[in-house]
Amino acid sequence: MSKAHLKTSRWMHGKFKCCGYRMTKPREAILDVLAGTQKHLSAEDIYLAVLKFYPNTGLTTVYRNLEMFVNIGMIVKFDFGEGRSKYELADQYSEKGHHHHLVCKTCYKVIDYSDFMKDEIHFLRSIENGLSQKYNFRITDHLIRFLGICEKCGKK
Amino acid sequence: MSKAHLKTSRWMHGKFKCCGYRMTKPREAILDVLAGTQKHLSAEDIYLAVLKFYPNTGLTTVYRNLEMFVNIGMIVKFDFGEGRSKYELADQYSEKGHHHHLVCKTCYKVIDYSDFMKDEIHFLRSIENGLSQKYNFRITDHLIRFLGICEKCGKK
DNA sequence: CTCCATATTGGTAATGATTTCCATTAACAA
DNA sequence: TTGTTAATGGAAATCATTACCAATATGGAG
Repeated sequence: MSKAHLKTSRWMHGKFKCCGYRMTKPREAILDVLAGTQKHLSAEDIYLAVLKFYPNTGLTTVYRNLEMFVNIGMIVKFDFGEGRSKYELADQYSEKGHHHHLVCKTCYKVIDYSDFMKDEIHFLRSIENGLSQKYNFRITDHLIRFLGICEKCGKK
Repeated sequence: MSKAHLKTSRWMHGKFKCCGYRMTKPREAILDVLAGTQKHLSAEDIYLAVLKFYPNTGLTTVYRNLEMFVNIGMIVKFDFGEGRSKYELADQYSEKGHHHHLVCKTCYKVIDYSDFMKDEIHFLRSIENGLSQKYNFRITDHLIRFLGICEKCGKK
């Protein structure tokens, strides 16, 4: 966590200054929490983790900042179907790098994978061009996800 | 709508009998509503449309049946990030057939596309095999979606 | 065709995640 | 150090979705 902290602080300054945002303890803590885990955390998970550093943090503040981080592209928000969103550091700020998810429809377990990225690049290139022209749409992101039954749920 | 209705009724009987479900007016109406549109409807959209046929239908009933239809695979539930789910007839029951979505991050407009399905099949085949073996996961579905800014939002 | 067991319904009240409001506090440029 | 203004946090409000439960309707058995 401490290493993540140092790394985090570094980009924060740069990224924040140019966006006109201020650096605050809750913001720093939110990024630290996300940088210090491989898991997919909900807003409340993050709130509880942040509380350990800054005991007066409000849940509202966590939601507000998550939204802001998502807007400036530092955090990505996911919905895996559980009824609450999960958050991850964006690829370029994360040790994970570019990856996708394998989601169990039964228990909502999420497995990150980064296999087949070569095939993906090849697959996406032509499609993105084709679609953005045909539909007059500026594509900025893609979501590729596989759904099914995880090992544990498959045995029941 | 009437044509859709006839078509709907036909599969309902078969599908329902073998699952042990009963055929009811709300169920028929929900399928009819979805068969009669190309749009992505929310539970409330469907509820309001169903009310026109069966004025006493309850919103609870709509939610309950949507869940059931999703479970037996006749309807697919999507979350495009608006804060409420959208529903579509499953590919095999819909005139649309297999398709994916292009979603505007700003206004949540959704464009269906079914281009590049050949490339997709080729892309998915190896990946699904690889992932399911490596992660011991039975893949039943995939989600491919492109995100960005639609034409209208791009001009602002 | 009628009856019965039980699946299904629909209204209301709960739930739970996320937002709104607003008075107080803290960042940071000058 | 100070002033401007972004940011905070607590409580209350929203809003989609669920849980409950008494009343009703479906479809097979007789």
